[in-house]
Amino acid sequence: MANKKRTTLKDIANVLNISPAAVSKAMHDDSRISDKTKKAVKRIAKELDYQPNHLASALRKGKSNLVGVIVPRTNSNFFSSVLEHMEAVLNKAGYNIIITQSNESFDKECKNIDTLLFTQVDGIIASMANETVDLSHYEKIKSKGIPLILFDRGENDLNVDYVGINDYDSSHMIVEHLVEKGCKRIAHIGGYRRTRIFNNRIKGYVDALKKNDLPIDDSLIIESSLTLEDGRREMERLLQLENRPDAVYVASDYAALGALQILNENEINVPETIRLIGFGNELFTSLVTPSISSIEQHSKDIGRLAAETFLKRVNEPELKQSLNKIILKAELIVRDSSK
Amino acid sequence: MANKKRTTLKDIANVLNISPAAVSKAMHDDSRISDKTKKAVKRIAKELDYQPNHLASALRKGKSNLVGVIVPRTNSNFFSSVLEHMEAVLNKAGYNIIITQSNESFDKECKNIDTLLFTQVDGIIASMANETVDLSHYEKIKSKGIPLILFDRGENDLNVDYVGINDYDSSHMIVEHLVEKGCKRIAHIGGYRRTRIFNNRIKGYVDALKKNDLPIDDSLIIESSLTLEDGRREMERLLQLENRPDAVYVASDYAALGALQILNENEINVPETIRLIGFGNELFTSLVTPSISSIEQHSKDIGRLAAETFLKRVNEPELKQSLNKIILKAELIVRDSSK
DNA sequence: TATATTTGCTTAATCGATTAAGCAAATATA
DNA sequence: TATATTTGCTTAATCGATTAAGCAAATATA
Repeated sequence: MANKKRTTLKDIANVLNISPAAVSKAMHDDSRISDKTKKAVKRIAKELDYQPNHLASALRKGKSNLVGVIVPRTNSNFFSSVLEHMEAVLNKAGYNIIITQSNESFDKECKNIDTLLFTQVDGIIASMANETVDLSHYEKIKSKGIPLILFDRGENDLNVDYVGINDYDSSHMIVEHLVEKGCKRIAHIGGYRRTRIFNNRIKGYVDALKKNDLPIDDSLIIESSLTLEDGRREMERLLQLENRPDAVYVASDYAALGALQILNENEINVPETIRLIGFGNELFTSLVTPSISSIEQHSKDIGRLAAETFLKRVNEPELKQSLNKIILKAELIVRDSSK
Repeated sequence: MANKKRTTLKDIANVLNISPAAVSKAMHDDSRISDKTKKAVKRIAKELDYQPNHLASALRKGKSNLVGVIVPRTNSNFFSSVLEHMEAVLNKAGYNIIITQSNESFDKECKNIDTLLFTQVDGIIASMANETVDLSHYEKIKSKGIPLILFDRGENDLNVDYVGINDYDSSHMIVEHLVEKGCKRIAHIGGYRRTRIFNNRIKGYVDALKKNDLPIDDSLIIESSLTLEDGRREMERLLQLENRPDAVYVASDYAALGALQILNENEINVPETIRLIGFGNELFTSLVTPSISSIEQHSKDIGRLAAETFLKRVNEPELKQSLNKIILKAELIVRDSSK
């Protein structure tokens, strides 16, 4: 149990009677060190179980090889899959990631940013909390010259790298699909317009209606936080309308599930009477009855691309001027709720 | 965008014409520094937006104030909730956490451990992957003298601190509940006995049957990896038995869901014909039809207690001898599948 | 008044790894 | 053979913060 001291470069140097500087260079295969010395150093390093002191090299090099990640929550298929694939890419490049959760809270998000800056991460990859409107904390990251990459929930105003899906087009796909099925009154339970992605979904929805010569009815367009409870409440409101919708497009699977619960409780046939489509392709959408049609956001690609964008920023600083905005095409998964 | 240099203690020292050592002490409220100097230092620190260089102090103090966490996956209510509450406690104590996922893979788990040791975390809090049998990687952590705390998926052989629920008792609760409902042939789709918690669930199940004078039927006891697919396959096998069970206790919600799908597909009434109980109280258990009875594992408490156990290890090293094993009582949430 | 103690700082070393600068020996080139 | 270049290392400084040791001035005590 005794906490033995770690082996240092100096220990290796002492064994071989050379300087620590030579050992350091040997470990990094410096061309000015002889093969004989390199071999000897590596042999002793292995013998003494040498593990480089990451803190010391990080301090000296001014680089921690840590990347901070902020997600609204890990408890979702989308974010956990993004994290998994992001980590794979970054690990391969020698980076470790520190994952933090904002729990959709603006305060927690600010604290997370402070924490990550304090830990001296080399970059931050984030998806914004629903609550976030004030961007000054993100500006702080930018002003420190630390690479910032946003994914999924981004903000145009911040003017930073971004990876996400095409929300505008996704709304089009959904509306087209519903129109094909004969729907004429399509409601939209959306997020708040101040969040870019939700604004784009609303705009896509409105434009797609126009394109299909369907009237725009403001009573069918709702903004909310998109929790399960919001879905229940707003679906109830829609059912109280004189002229009920024949389809509901919900901008989040959680809210869609709430809506479905209300429809089931009121014994309204889905999809026969009202068709329902969610967003995010969460695991449960395929498990509930009826299963919910939803939009797959390509979490693997988003995770991978966000990581690669960060690596580009770090490894090719000459690209500093340009902005990387990567917009992926989403995929509509049709299930029982809209068949 | 220019990457301005960070403010250092030396910068503050220069402004005030005192030594960096005095500044360091002033920032830490050393009793040998005058109030006047402390105030001046703190004023200038704020003015220059001083942020301590965490790497430097960590190197000097031999302490990173980072805690590594390994979970099989974040994409589950249980683990994400554990993480959230663990983080809250550790943040309050000045620690940040690095979350890693093993994805239930032994190889990934070994890599995670290496990564965390490399990052020089002050401790590791882990829940083991299903695959893990060889414990040498965990022994490595112990041999370095770094505190190791296991939660949920632990191992007796490792002889380290542990926080989890009483799996043995949980099985009793489940069996008692089913017996009360009149069940006579209760099957158990469990995990592998080599994992402590699954072994305990099996033992609890067997002993509870004995206690209620029910016969032990080996064809009703199944070991598996407890994925959704395992649940489907094993439920199908149970249905092919000449003498079908009238209840199935599944040691994981995912496998329970698979079992439920098979029951629904075969139009077997749940709970009338076969009652079903899962384990873990995942979100979806309350969402599917019929909703699945399950065991709530008190993730909040587990997260909090694991963090507190780590803090105890660090702050009270004189306790080094004793072992902390915290076993919580779980709760059975009765839903439609067993009513 | 003479000595002891306390106060408030400074000096210098340290945590390990890295790197610029430099030097002697070996080798290449004219 | 005389000079230039390369090779293979060493020396010393550095990244910032911390801390043991120490010193002078201020204050307390005898």
